[in-house]
Amino acid sequence: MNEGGAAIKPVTVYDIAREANVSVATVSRVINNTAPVKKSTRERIMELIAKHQFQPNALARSLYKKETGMIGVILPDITNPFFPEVLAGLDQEARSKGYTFFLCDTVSTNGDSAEQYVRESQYLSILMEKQVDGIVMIGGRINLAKPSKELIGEVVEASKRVPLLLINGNLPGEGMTRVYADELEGAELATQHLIELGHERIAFVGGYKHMSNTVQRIKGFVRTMERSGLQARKEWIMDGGFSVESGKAFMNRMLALPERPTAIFCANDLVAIGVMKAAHKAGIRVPEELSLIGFDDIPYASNSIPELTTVSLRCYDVGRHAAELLHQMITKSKVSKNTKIRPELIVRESTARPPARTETASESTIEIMLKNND
Amino acid sequence: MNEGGAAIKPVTVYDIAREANVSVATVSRVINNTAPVKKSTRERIMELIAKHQFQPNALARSLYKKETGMIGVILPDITNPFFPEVLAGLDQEARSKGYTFFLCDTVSTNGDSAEQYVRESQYLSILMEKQVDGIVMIGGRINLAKPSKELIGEVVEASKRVPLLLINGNLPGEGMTRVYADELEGAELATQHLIELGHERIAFVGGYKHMSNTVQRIKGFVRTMERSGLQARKEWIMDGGFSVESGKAFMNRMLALPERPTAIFCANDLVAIGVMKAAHKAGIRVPEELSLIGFDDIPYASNSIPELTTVSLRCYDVGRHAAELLHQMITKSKVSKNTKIRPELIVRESTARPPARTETASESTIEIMLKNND
DNA sequence: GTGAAAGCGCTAACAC
DNA sequence: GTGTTAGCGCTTTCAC
Repeated sequence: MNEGGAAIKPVTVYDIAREANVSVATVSRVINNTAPVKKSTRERIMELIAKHQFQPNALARSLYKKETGMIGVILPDITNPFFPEVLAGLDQEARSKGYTFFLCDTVSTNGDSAEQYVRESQYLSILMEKQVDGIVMIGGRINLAKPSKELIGEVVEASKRVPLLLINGNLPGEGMTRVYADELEGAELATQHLIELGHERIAFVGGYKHMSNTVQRIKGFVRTMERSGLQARKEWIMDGGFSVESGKAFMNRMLALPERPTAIFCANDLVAIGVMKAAHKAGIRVPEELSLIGFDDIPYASNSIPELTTVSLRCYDVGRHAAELLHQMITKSKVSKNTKIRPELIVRESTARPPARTETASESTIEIMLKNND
Repeated sequence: MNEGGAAIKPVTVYDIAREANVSVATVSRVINNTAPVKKSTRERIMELIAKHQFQPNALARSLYKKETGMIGVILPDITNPFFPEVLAGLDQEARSKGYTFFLCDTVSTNGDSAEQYVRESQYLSILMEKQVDGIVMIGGRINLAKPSKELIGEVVEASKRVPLLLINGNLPGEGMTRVYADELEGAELATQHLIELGHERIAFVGGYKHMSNTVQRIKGFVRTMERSGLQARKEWIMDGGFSVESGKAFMNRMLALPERPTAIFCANDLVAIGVMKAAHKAGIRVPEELSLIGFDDIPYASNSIPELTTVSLRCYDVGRHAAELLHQMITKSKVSKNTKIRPELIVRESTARPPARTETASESTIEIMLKNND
């Protein structure tokens, strides 16, 4: 019964022109307001347009004008709350300039990151074929600490053909235009906060050491610790994921250790939530017995109990700046290659002074922890 | 220094053809594998394509072929975790069929829903002008219990021109194709669960009564209560939002009531989280003193402490089915107009048997509640 | 197996 | 003010 598709045959400028007894040029002129047209004919044409609900074919227009008003966004996983936030910023700013977005999610069905990179490559091609005015990449290969030559090459090549902007990542030495949150400063902020609270035994968990953001965060952590004469212990620096699940795993690994930290700096909020859950399960109270600080300030960070202290990467602002910059690139104005956004410490409820340290108390705590750790 | 834009002048089939000493037709043939070409010339052409990194202009191709491989998705707010989930499903299925997505976020900067509808209209036009192969709408006007004639008309009109699919909403009487989660059954599932746990005093909070999803959920709630001989009290049915903030407000209103329920059915998970936070602040333990059930099963539902019992609307599946269906509409096959997805009860930790009811205990609880409620 | 040419729907010189 | 026409880059008959 239902034919699904559209039935109406499309109206073109020619149809309008014919019916109005003018040439297509005149129709085009009134559509685009690109030259004066006699009032009476203009009105006649307007009426026809309304009558037929004429909508100019943007494909044809773009083909001629060589601009599409489309921007492609390549990201790793729209399901990760981090990305919608930057998308929202991007959108808000770009929308006002008349752009629409291609959403290119490179999430791999099997969790294989190689697959993710081939998808990035595919989307890069597709976007260029579709003649987008610009591309923004976020996450994925541009976050690799040591991206391969091929992975780099593709992006560099693309950036020669279309304005391309990197968010929160980099291809070192390639001079790409990028806007990014200062990971290093963020990590320092977080670590400093814990130190000021009186913590000395601090762990860092989460992320992947092969990713530059993790490297940066760890670097900021270690540096700040040392600056305060504190030691960043090897066995208290764990990587292996950005997810809630990995957070739980980290905490459970922590519980098995002979000694435990009084505070944990988590590579992102998702990990922090996982840690919090595992801690809760083990009967460890946050923040009384264990302080937790996250990273990113995703919307959910303020929804947990206790609410998560974290470092805001100001994704929304990053997104807005990115859109602004990309627009400049598209309109061929000079742009500054590096736009750094300063992160912000958001103190909520998951951090507090460390518990008073009596040897017996500490030991009994460990005992309890071990018992609860299934 | 940086010119931002692309510098390379684009290569066309003509360039390739000239250099290969063939006609553009032949080039086109090897690109699309649309007719046999002598092996030697094919190889020559392939080499040239690789050498120049030639990428066919999809605009031109689409202009001729009248298909773009683009699908537009109009949604209210990408920042709401509900939507990325259905997007992911949509994407996974559509990607395999070669579609790419336009993301059209209609979020209004000032929270004005009239503005949101304007944006929906704009996007509807833009998408049609850009010649998308199909459009899916989710949220916004299609969730209105009583949408205006104009609001309806635009969508119906659009659906005559391009395959258009509604997710989790409807324009009653217009015979639109849609895929949706069964709100009614979901609400029944939730209510039934609470009743089976032994609850008799159950509240429903959240949503907007002018939205059909809320109407459905309340209907399912009331119906199930009555079916069990229980009363759905007027003062325990509150609407006014789908956000965490509104959830807090609901709980605080609840605390001010002379009598309180032992369980609350929240219109969605975000509201449930808000309720949980306010309850926690008031010193009410979930689920020991108050059972909470959410709706949607957003990713965060399993991250709260306690983890949220909820009803999964199976967004991901909804998204997948939607993509499947839209593809059928695009390829002109007959499609069933209504695809209903059955929701699923997800029992986690926020629901339990109601507290033993002794008059004194109940009263002292209320006293505490009032004290803590700032 | 290959080429010539028309045409997708629009815009913008360039004439008048 | 308005019309004619040449593209934009591609695909596809229809000849050969």
